[in-house]
Amino acid sequence: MNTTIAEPAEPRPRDSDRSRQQILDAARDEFALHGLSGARVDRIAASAGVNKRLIYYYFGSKDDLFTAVLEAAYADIRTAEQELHLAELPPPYAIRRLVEFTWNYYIEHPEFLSLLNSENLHKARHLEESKQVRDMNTPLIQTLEQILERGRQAGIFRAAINPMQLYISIAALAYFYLSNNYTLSSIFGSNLMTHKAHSERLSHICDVILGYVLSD
Amino acid sequence: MNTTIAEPAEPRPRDSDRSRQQILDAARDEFALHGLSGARVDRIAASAGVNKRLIYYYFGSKDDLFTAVLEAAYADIRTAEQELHLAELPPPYAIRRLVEFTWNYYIEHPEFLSLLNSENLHKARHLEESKQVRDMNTPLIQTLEQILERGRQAGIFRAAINPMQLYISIAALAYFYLSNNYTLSSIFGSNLMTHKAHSERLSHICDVILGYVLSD
Amino acid sequence: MNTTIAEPAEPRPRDSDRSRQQILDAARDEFALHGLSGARVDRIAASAGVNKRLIYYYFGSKDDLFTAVLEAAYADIRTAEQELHLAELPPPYAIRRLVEFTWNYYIEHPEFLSLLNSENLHKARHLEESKQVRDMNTPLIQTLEQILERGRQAGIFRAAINPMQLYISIAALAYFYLSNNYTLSSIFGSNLMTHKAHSERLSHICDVILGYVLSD
Amino acid sequence: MNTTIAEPAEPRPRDSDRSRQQILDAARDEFALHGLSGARVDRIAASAGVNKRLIYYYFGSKDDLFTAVLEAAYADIRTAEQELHLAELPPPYAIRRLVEFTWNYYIEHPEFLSLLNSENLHKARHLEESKQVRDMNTPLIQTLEQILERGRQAGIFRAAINPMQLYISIAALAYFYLSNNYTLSSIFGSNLMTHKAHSERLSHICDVILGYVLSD
DNA sequence: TATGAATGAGCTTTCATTCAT
DNA sequence: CATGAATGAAAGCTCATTCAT
Repeated sequence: MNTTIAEPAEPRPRDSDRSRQQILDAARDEFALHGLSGARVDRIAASAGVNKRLIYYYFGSKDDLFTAVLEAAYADIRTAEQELHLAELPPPYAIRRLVEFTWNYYIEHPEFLSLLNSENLHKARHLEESKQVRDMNTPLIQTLEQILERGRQAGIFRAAINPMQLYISIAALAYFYLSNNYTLSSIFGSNLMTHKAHSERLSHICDVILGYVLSD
Repeated sequence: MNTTIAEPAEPRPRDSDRSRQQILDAARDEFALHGLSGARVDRIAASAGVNKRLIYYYFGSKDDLFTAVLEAAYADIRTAEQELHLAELPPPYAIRRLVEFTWNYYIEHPEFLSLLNSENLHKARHLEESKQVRDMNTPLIQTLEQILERGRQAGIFRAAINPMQLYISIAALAYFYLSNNYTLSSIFGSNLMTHKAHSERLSHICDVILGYVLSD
Repeated sequence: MNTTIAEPAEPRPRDSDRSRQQILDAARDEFALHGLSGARVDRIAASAGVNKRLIYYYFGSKDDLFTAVLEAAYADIRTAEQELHLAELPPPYAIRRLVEFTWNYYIEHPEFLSLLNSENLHKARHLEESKQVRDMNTPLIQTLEQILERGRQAGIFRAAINPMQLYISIAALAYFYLSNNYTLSSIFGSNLMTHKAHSERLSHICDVILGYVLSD
Repeated sequence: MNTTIAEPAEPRPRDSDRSRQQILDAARDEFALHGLSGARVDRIAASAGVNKRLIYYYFGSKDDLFTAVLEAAYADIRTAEQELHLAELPPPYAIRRLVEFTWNYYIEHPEFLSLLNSENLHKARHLEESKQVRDMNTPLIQTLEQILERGRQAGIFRAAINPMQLYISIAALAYFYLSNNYTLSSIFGSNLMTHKAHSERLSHICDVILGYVLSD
């Protein structure tokens, strides 16, 4: 899980901002580790180093805190995605880069996967009430659509690929392996989290996605 | 969620068996709906129509009950898989049949997906202690390996496909879409659970998997 | 704790008697180990090797079972005391023998001390309702009274010794040391339950009691 | 049982201290009355006039609360003992004073006896984990040793008296009579708790102890 | 005589949340 | 902006006891 690094631009942020951020960081880790119901406000307060009451002062309730954590998590990945500048790459490279980015981001941010699982258990109840997140997500699909169109026109991509389906598949192939690695490891009796296993999986995913996207 | 059907052979099963099964069914639904931490033993007892004490009499603890539910869930899907008789089909049909079965099973058993998510949140703690489940899972990979080998020898399948990776990918493409449908629907602003969306997704998955498996 | 030995006179006691006795033995140990409130009917049934329901069949309730255990315990010690034949001994030997018997009986029957403690915690509620026990206890004081009188007439015993006070003191000096040995050992930082410590304590008790009883 | 008296110096102590003390007082009485297993946290909360949750907030668990009660009880009696200034008295007076103090303290603090019984039932489990209590108890034995030595040098005390044995005996003669008074009363058919019975017992104890300690 | 199934009541403990300052 | 004290509600779990056979 990433730990927040003090931004260099603003040398000493106001204490209130620091407390707020520490709560958010602690909450993200706690929610990721135990789920929404399993998370304990006490533990969040303790590991954030603040009084429990302060959590309510800033965030109102456990559920609202979860919403805030979720919004921050989405903001992070969407920001990172936009910095890929996929639109400027040749289509096959763009696809491969998106695959690799997705894989690596999920590996580096296991808490993101866990938070999404929790949110789905709760039927996206928190997301539904947050407009902030809704607006963040469209640009990616548009970018992907343009890439697919360019690839098709160049005669190297298969026709009629649905960008949303492709995006979901790219995410799925990485997400499921990583999110379900405990049960899969247990069932198949092999550790899926070694470096070697990771690199094999990434190869496989690239093969699958590019095998689908590229025309014969 | 499936509800247990009274076996026709034995018209009135011994009460203890019925109580046990009613608890298991109610627990499965409760755990699927609320996760392990969010599940309430009181609610399980109420919806099973038994005294709460009986749950502890039969299963010992909430965690042990979860383990029992998980074991039953795995037994169900593995049994269903074996009834596909994949080994007797021509390789491409076998793959397609496995894809379709997986997709349909997940659709008909959303509780299975949810239970697995919960178990992964808890790092497969319950599965690790259950040998029963471990032994169930190897045959499938062996069957898949034989299918891939036959396809390769017939010159229609790509060489060097790892059966475990393939199985995980087949599961992933279905699982992620269905398990994360709430957040995905929310983000993309479109309902992923309509009949039409389902049939489009299944088509897409078949395209992806067969596009990968078939040699050019 | 003593375990019941099958009486040789009656080679095969009826099963019902055996079950009854096994429950009593198990209950005695359980009550001694955990007190009345801490004792578990389940554990008694398990260690008696009988169905829990049988305990209620024979004894009616946990409290009635405790009463039965208590009655048996008193019957045992009173029987043993009467076999000392103190009345036939020279007074000083009689006193010493009673002291030694008391000490040894308490050492061999720690459960007796524990049961008495429990009964006192409950203000002798069970004893009060059992006439059986009341009648058992008078003969001892009468015997003691005669011994003291004989000793006084022989000019070797102090005058005006109250037999009940003496009996209580003999019991006290042994009982307290053994019953409270855990706290005493903890407080004084020395193990009071070694053979050496036991023999020192017995010497001390004899010195105290005989120092009191004997005239200067 | 003693009830805590509000200190006059600090007219309104901080609420937290008062709540803590009220819980301790209520717990002491409840544990003394019902033992550890028989004690009910609900009753403690009710009679302390605080919310049940607060007990766990301050003491963590029922067992830890029992430990705290025990520590306070030992602290009380050891403090009282030290205020006797036995070392400054002529040896025979010192012994008599210790006997009388012990007797009176046990009479005024029946809960102390009951708590010790409970702790012994649990094999001094709580005491073992509390170093606080361990350190309190040595000074008394040392004081007693000096008194015995002074008496011996003055030619009025018996030689070679073990101070720990003597202390245990003094305690035993009082403790057993009072702690077991219910069963003794029931068995002997006479009320041991009247004023007259008390004063007779104290006389007897003094006779026994001084009869032992004084040289002929 | 014996038992497996079942339970109502109540246990200790936990939790998110609020009060008072 | 911050906090120690306090709580109502409910959680998981336990217990002596009874039911049905």
